[in-house]
Amino acid sequence: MKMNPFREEAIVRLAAATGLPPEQIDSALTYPPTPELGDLAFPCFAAAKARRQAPPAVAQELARGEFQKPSDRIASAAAAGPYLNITFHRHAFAEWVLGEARSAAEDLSRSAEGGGRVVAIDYSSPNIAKPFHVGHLRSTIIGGALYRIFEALGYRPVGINHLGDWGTQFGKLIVGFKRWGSEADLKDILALNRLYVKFHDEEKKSPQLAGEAREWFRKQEAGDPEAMRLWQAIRDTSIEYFKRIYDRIGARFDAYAGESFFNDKMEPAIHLAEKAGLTQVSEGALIIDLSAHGINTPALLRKADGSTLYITRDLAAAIYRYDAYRFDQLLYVVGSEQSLHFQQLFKILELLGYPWAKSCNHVAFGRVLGMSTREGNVVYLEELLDEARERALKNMRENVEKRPEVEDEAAVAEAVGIAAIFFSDLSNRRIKDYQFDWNRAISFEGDTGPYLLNAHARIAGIIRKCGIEPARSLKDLDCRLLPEPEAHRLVMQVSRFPEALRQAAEELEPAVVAGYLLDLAKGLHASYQVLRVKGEEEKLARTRLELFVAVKRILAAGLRMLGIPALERM
RNA sequence: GCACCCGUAGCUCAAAGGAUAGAGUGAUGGCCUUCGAAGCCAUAAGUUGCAGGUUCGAGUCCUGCCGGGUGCGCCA
Repeated sequence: MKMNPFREEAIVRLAAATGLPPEQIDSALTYPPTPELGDLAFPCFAAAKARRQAPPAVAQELARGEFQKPSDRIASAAAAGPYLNITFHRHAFAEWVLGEARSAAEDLSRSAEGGGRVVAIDYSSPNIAKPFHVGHLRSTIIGGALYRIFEALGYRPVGINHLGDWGTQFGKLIVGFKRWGSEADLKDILALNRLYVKFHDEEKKSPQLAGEAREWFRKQEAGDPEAMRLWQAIRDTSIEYFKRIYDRIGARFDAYAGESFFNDKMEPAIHLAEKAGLTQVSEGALIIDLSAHGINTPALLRKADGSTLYITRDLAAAIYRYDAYRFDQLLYVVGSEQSLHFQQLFKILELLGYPWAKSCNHVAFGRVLGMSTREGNVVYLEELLDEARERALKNMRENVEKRPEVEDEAAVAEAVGIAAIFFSDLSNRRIKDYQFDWNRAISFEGDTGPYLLNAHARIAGIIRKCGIEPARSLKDLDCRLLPEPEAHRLVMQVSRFPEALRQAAEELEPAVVAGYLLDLAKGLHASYQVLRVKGEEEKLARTRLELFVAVKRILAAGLRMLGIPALERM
């Protein structure tokens, strides 16, 4: 969708009249609290300061001067205290919006503003051999949403799944396998999980197990054949399991470069740090002291036993990623509890002299609280999705007389369940701890994913049943037939889609898109009793239908970005 | 103890430093012979944790408290 020419004209005229730079006016423009006041609002405080006048006087002057000139786009402007409220010729505006929505049917949101710049996004990145639970889901869906938002804005995103497939946890699993496991367990993700849990239980009683695990990981890093064989088997089993989950929730990645991929790249990275004079040996370990930079915890590059750590691999990975992708931004979608780790990492990159260090960003998100079964265990993702699907199915069957149109009941239930889970997560600003509640996460009423699906399916129903063919071209429409406040509200909301995407990308916050879609769906739900299509005069019916079609396209595009497929019937 | 994050309606959350702080949920009361009621409309609910400060203007920025979360050398 192109830049709004109505807004553009307002900016040009305000710039001419006030002498302020257009960019400043663009960023100052807001919206009036109610649509009756107008379609754009210009707060006159900055202009007043520049001219040493009172803001209301400036607003008056603009309304009586510059905005008296006739225009095809701007109908009027009125001073309201320190604000200048600008009202469009609404039929012309509607015509422009519907035309945009129509001509850009393949992808409404497609924009050139990203200019093909690369945004590398590290997300999901589960730890192999640990169960995939709801905490991993947050990274997966936030990262996936950012990926698609950047893509829509014309950036070139690269999705990287930095699998946790190297580290001491393999030592733990190998010890568990050696002591309590069988060969068959290597092929069974649940059995591997049990071994991992058992190791931790036993470790409390027998602390020497931790040392054994470290020793196995040391052997693994040294290339010990037995350790490598077991590592390979466990890794294969885990990846197969992850792919099944990703398939179910529609997660995709461009690269699966796990931590093990950087085995041969860690020593060069360590050498760089040594050459730069950053490192020192402390208690037998190789560290970087960052206390001069306000970080009181030193970063450990190498343990006393010679094996490497998480940050060593992340350091090598960042350097590799810049070489491979020449990214404009590198994003890490990882829980906020790791913020110290990323502070250290980014500071080290900066100290190594990489100018792109400042382009690295930790997209932190809060913890998932209250997430456990009756037995007090964490809930695995698959259980969660199954439960959501079952609740959706139950709901559908209870109201079967109201939903006679659903053909594939099971598929719809799955989609509704996923919409509920995804949206309840994505609708919160990511930094907040996420208070998980079964009833809320799987709720289908109010501000939920299914509410959005319902708006989409409702429009699909109108299109199917209204009895008229959609307009072939804009000539079949007459936007003067859309005088209702409900219609204007929808037109305004549709026009603001690109704005929502831009803000979401800027703040790295998919919740902005989620909130936007809720507004749009509310506007739709509040309008369709008033804006009837069926049985109306043909031109009126076509014009209203066209508006609904535009809303439907935006809902589908926005939902898709959040990882939620839209439904025609539900 | 130090560092980072969070305190907004009973609950879960919104609000680029800008107009009368808004939604959902729960509560109460209405709306299905008319394109789908997973919907709509209405009512009730607030000292934005506390105290200062900056600003024409602060829920938003700064300082100090209070409360909660997370992290703090050989896990990831």
